Amino acid sequence: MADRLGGGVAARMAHYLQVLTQAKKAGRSAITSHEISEYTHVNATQIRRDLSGFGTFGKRGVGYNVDALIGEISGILRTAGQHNIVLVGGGRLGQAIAEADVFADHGFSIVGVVDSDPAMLGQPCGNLAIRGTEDLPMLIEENQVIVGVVAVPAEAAQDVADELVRAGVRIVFNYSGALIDVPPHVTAHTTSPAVELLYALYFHLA
Amino acid sequence: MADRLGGGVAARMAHYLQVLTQAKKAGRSAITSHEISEYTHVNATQIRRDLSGFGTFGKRGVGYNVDALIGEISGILRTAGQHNIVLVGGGRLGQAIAEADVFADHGFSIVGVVDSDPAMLGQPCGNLAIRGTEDLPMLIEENQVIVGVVAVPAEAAQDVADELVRAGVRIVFNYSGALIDVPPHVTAHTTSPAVELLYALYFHLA
DNA sequence: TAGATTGTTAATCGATTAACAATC
DNA sequence: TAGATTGTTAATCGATTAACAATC
Repeated sequence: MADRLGGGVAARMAHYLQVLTQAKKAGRSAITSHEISEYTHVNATQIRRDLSGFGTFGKRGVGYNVDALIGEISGILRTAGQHNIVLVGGGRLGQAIAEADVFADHGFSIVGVVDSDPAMLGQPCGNLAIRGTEDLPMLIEENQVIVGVVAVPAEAAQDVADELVRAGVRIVFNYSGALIDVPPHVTAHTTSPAVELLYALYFHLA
Repeated sequence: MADRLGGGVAARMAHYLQVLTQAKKAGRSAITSHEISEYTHVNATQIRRDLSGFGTFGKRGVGYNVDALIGEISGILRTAGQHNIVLVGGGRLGQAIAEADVFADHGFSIVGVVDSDPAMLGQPCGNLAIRGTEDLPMLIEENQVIVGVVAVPAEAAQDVADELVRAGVRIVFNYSGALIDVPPHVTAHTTSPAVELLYALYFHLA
């Protein structure tokens, strides 16, 4: 039992967890390292190696029990349980995020949606009503939120990030595509689907 | 000039390109390896090393010219120019994707949006009108489309992927979160924001 | 000149892969 | 038993990092 995983292992573990969660939803009860490899593009030997470092979770000739492995990896990543997040931006992107299962599937619960546009106040987003940005500090403190999700246009992203940081979040998850700066004690992550598409395209063209 | 980049280098190059493109939009004309490192979480020495393998693009004491470096990396990745893509799913997620600059910024042009719901036919999505899925093969052939983007609910994702494969795409870019199977000559990529959030959370909690 | 940053080396560490025994 | 798949080893390759000369 390692004290702290290396960056590479942790990233791959999170990826395995996502695949297992989806496999479970699809009704699968067992899965092999080769199947996980197909979905993650991680070498199957590497997967078995990563897992066997923490215990013997598989059955030779059979594969891994999906439920059991979800439990093991959640434990290793210490991400089991509920994690509260706030969403900034109630437009189409925000609505799509609020309605997607992808966060809920991993125990991320959206406890508030805010928007700076007064016209959106009270409008529904997922199963919440949109609130003003002035509620952000309260939402974050009362619900012990450490993650803020930015779903606003690129021009507004830095301002929103600043507000989130002031209000106390430690992780800014940025869907806007814009580059944002945060202080050292905060981690910013910008999703960039185009990066992965460029990468896939390179190998197709080459 | 290497014939074919390794997977790691190609992924990082695509990431640098995304940062440079955003930096250019923000009005920056020069950037240092340390700044690129902040935004990509890739070690600054690694960045300089990756780039210097293809030429001397930087100016000591100054940094890299943003425009020039965009050109160099586009050339290395051979992704310069226009790439046509089709979008399946005209709901909120599809609309958010159609309106986002993130694909257009890298030369990806959406040439058609289709949806299986007859009620959505003719409705606007981005600056296109939604069409029926029966138009998919024609759209793909006429526009030499190699990438199909899946923005439908998880339950419908596999069917949509099958249709896209039959219609001739080579890369399926899947926003649904569901696991999808494609034949060996096709590459499937499933975006999974939750994976990156789990990863960020692990390092925050640990 | 002084300060900053690149380009490059060398040394270390982790990822990757093939191969195969263990075992379900 | 036969087939499949895990767990593990060993060997190779690429990533990472510190250090520093080159040079803007």
